Amino acid sequence: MELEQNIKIAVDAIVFGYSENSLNVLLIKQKYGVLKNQWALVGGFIKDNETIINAVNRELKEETGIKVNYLEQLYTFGDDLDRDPRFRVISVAYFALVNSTKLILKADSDAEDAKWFSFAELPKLAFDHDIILKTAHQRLQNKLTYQPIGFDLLPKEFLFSELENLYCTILDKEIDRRNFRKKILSFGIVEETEKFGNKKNGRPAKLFKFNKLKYNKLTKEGFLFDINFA
Amino acid sequence: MELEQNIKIAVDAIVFGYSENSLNVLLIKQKYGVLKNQWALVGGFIKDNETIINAVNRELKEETGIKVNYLEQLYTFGDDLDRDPRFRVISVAYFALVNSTKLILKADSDAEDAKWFSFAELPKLAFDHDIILKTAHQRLQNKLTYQPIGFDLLPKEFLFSELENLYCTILDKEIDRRNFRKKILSFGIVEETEKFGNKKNGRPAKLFKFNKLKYNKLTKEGFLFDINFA
DNA sequence: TTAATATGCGTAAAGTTTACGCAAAAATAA
DNA sequence: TTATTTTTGCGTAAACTTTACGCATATTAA
Repeated sequence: MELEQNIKIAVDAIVFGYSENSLNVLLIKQKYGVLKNQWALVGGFIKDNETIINAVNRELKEETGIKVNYLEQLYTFGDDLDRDPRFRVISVAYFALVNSTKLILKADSDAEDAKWFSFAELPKLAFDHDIILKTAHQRLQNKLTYQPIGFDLLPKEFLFSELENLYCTILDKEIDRRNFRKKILSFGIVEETEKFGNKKNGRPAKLFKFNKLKYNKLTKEGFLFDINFA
Repeated sequence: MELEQNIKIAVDAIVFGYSENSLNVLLIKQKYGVLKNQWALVGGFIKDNETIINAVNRELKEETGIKVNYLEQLYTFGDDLDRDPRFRVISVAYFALVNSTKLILKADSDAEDAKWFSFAELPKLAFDHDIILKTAHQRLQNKLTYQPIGFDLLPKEFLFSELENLYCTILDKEIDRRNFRKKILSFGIVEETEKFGNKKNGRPAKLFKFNKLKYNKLTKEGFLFDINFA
C-alpha cells in the first residue's frame, strides 16, 4: 500500500473546574507561534511512541501543571482542513474534571499563560475550539445525569448545598432541594462526616464525602445512577 | 514548533446489520498486503484533503459498495503502538447501521472479499479489531435504550414482533411483548400501514413504519426515548 | 427577642413501570 | 368440520418512582 499522508495528529484537553457557583474552563495563551496571543485549549502534538492518553497527560503537566480527577476521550475533530497553514491537523479531544480551580497553575512561563475562565464568559478562541468546548459542555451535562461525576468537581468534603448548586449550575435547571437530597442519599454513595461546613448564616450543615468504593461496587453490578429531578 | 511526527491516521467502520433474529457484522478479507487472509473491519487511511467522515464513506463504497442508514463516530483507538511494522497507526472508528444484510456486497474483487458474520460467531480478527467491535457492540446496546436507532436496522415496513425481537436479540434480554408495544406506540414515532406481513401461522400482523418527521420533531423538543422494559 | 436564612425530615398525590389475563384471527392437525 | 396451536393486540391492577410541598430546627444578623 502506497502511503504519502501529510496529516498531523494532536490532542486537546477541555479541563472543567467548579468554584463558587461557577463552571470554569482552563485555557492557555501562547506568547509565540501560530497561536500567538490567542486563548486556546490545552493541547499539542502526539509523539510517535506515546499513547494518546499519555500525550494528554503530558500536555496537561507541561502546560498547566495540574492533576486531573477524571479524564475521558470526547471526540475526534478533523473537518477543519486548513486550520494550520503548514499541514492538516486532526485532534483527539479529551474531557477532564478537576476538583478545585484553586490549584496552582504552572507559573507564567516565557512560552505561555494559563488561566481559568467562567464557561459563561469565554474569550474568543483559536481554531475550532469553541465548537469543541460546546461539545464538551453537552457531554458534561449528559453525563451528569447518569454518572455521579459531579463529585470529581468538588473537594473531598462538601456540603449538600454545594453539590445541589453544582447540578443547578451545570444543568441550568431548578432543583427541589429535598427531592435531590433524598435521591442522592438513596444511591448510598455519599456519607456524612462528623464535620460541619462554615457558612455565614443559617443552620450549619454537615460535610459529606463521596464513597468511591461503594460507587465502584454498584457500577460493577451495572447499577444506573438516574439523576433526574424536578 | 518543530514537528517530525511519523504517525498515520486511518478510519475503521463497524457495520451492523440485522436479519432473522441475528445481529450481523460486515467484515472484509484482503488478498494481499499486511492484512493478507485475515478478516478485518472495513477501513483505510484518510487522504490529506478529505474530512474524516468522507474517508469512512469512501472506504465503505470502495470496499463493500453498501449505503449505510446511520453513521456516527465511535472512538479513536491509538494505544497499539506497533500494529503496523512500518509506522504507528491511529484509527478513528465509526459505527454504522444498515437496514438489510441482503444488500449486494461489492462482487469479490481481486483485492478483497466482503462477508456478513453473525456477531455471536466472529472469526479471529486482525489488529485490535476485536476490541473495537466489543466497544461498538456496547455502544449499540446503550444507544438502543435511549434513541430509536433500531429502526435503522429494519426494512421500511416491519412487524412489531420483528422490532421486539431485534431488541431482545441485541440487548440479550427478555421483553414483555405487551408492555413493549405500549411504550413504543406511546412515543408516537411508529404508525400502522394498511398492509399485513406474511407469517406462516398465527393471527396476521399489521406492518408498521417509522415516522422520521415525528421523531425529528420530538428530538428537537428534547424528548427522551427511554426504552426500558421488563 | 425577633427576623432572616439555610438545613433536614416527612408525606400525599400524580405518574410510570411491571406483571399478567384474555379475546381475536389465522394455520395446522385430528 | 372441529379442535389445537400460534401469534396478535387490548386491557387492568398492583408496585414503585417522581413530584410537589409542609414544616420543625439551628444558626446569624438586627
